[in-house]
Amino acid sequence: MPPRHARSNPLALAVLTSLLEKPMHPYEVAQTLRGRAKHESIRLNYGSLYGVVESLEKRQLIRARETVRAGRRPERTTYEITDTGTREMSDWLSELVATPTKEYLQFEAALSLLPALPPDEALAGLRQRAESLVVEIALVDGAVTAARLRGLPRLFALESEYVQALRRAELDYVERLAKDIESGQLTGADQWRSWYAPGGGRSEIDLVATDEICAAHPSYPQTTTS
Amino acid sequence: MPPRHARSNPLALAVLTSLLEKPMHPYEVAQTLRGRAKHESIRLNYGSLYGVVESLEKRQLIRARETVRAGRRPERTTYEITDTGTREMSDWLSELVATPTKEYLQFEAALSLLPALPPDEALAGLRQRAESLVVEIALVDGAVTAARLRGLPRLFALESEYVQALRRAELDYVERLAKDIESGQLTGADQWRSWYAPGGGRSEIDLVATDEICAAHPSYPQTTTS
DNA sequence: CACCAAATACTCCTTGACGAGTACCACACG
DNA sequence: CGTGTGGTACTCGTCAAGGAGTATTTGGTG
Repeated sequence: MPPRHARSNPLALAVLTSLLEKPMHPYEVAQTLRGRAKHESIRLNYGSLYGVVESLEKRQLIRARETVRAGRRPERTTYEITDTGTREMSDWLSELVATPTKEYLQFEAALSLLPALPPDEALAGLRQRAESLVVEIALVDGAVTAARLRGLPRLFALESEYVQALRRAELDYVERLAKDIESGQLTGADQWRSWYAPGGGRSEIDLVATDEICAAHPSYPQTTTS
Repeated sequence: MPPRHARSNPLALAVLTSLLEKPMHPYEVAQTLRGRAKHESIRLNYGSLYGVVESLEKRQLIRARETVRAGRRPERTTYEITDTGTREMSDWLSELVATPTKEYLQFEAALSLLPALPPDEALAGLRQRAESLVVEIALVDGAVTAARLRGLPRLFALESEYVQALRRAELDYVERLAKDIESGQLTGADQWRSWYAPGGGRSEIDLVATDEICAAHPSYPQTTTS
């Protein structure tokens, strides 16, 4: 019965997989991860790292091996993974792959508050986002094909592929939405414009009226409650 | 110069937009947000709420209006938004709409560590994920169209539309990836299988060799450094 | 050879998120 | 008329994340 919140920080999982290769001291783990560009997909900073390692040791998933003092440098403690640790990492990673989890995205929040912005500003923002997305997609595409040409097997670029797929979908959605707002296709856009029309004081009733209806929103299965 | 980390918690933005409608006390804000299902897109719990409100007051974006004690209940402090607050919320929301930010997704982390799992387990996990995604997409689609039939304008369901678009893209990607692993299309899958082949002790050299190459990964513009 | 920048290998401390708990009241139910 | 359940309106304590700092060593440059 490992406390469930123990599976919250992916950095811990990354540490486990690193130690699976060979015993290392925390800083070396960080170097390895950075060297393989894992910090692009997993939040990594020294502040958290040592805390995570400590917690893994407390949970017996890793074990201190030796504490060496090379020269007069601060001492380095080398850790190795335990059998329990190997099993935990396998379980955890499997779960991470197999079950989708609810993520709270910044842009999702933005969209849910969009009516708080005048339609024109919203539209301008969406256009700007679309442009930025185009640039980003092109950049990453370039970097990925460059890496492939250098001989990096596709197996090690899956994260980038995935994120690219999501970005493309987002770009698609943003463009469609912008078009729909502009052309008046968007149901509700008429009231929206009226709130911000000169003289048209925002009648709060419109918003309040939607309260009950919104309550019927998706209440899809929480993955956190599993 | 508002400290940049002040723009980290979207709940604060949600509070600002709520107070734009009318002055409220924190608990009422929470009720409003829950009533409109914002908690599906914005992390909301009472523990954080009061901290956020306090910080907003300290930054002069909202101001305490009155502290009423109805009956012998705990006192309720009503807050209203200030002019600075209105401007800040407009700025913040615009920025959120206009500029994509790097998100650290669980599944992204999983994919980046995928080689730590035997290919068969990885494949099984991906298949299971695909199934879950199909179910989730169907559920939310149902809920959204139901809400639409009840008269909810599309303007208030944009978040769901967006998340659905992302989920569809993810499903697409997962299915393609599963197929490619199975059919051996995936470059690197051969070494991958060999690491886990019976007797084939994991030669660490393969992994280490990719280190340098991986370093050439996307170093696309950090949105945090802007 | 003096000096400065960068790398090494961490530690510390401040925010801030979150869950659990609390005290009070209203209303229904037997 | 007691009791219990659910809503109201918060408070508190814990724990983790993350940035900034620190002390030492290595390597390069004028």
